[in-house]
Amino acid sequence: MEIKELTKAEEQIMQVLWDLKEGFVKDVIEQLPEPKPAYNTVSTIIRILETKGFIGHTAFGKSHQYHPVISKEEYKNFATEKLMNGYFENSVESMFSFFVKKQKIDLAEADEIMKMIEKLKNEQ
Amino acid sequence: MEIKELTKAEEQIMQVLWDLKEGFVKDVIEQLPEPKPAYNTVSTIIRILETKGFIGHTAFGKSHQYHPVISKEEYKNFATEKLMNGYFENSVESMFSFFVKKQKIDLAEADEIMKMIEKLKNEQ
DNA sequence: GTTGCAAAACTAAAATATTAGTTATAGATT
DNA sequence: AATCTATAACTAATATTTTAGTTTTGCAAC
Repeated sequence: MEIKELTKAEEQIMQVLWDLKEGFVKDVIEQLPEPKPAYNTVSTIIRILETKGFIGHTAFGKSHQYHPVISKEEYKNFATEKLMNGYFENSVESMFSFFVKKQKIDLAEADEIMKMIEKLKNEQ
Repeated sequence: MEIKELTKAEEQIMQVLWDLKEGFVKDVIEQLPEPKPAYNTVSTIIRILETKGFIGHTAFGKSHQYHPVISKEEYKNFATEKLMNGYFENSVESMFSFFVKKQKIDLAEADEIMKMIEKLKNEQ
């Protein structure tokens, strides 16, 4: 299935559901920041997400427990690709040079990344 | 000034303008893929981008040459932060490990990133 | 100066997204 | 079984975004 881009409201709800793994509408609302939207608002967005294939549900009597069908990993992939493609010429190196320039990497992190690179080089 | 998120159509036009550095409406249209939108469509989006502070213009007689006011760098910053925050717990390390897992990093690139990190460690 | 033309400004229609009221339904309570 | 309650489904109002037609404007050609 082709992943479609999430709108803002949709993405917010997916983030909650990815975090919860599964939940009823009320559980999702609980996680949302103030001012909380109306029950029906959340319910509607969830139903849209279901038709888009992002979410599925298990029926418990008449109430539904929802769960992600598209994993956070899959969407992360999609979103990352979009950013890489639009702003970093699809190059991981370019992205890293950006983080270095912006000083987003502290020493401990630099060490960990270094370890990963060394491991990577040994494997290949 | 606070950077606002670009809509899809807006972002597409900003990408063209970032690339061109400056241009008239017709120049922007030229860069857009088929099916090309109507002149007025592009002109309207550009005017919206101008009111949002993303674009400015220089008047040549009655026609306008448009140019970015918010640089690609600035918006890249914004977009990257959003992705990092939403999908990588704001950690460059987490993102790097993602790329490693997805095998998005080839050896030459790994070398370059390594160099950058070594330089970074020496500087700090 | 009048007419023609090309571009921006204005306006609005159409599409999409967001929000939430109203209704229907299934189980729970009495 | 009648009533109540919580929830999903349906519907619609509102807001936002996208698209483009119509009008205005300013220079250009005559």
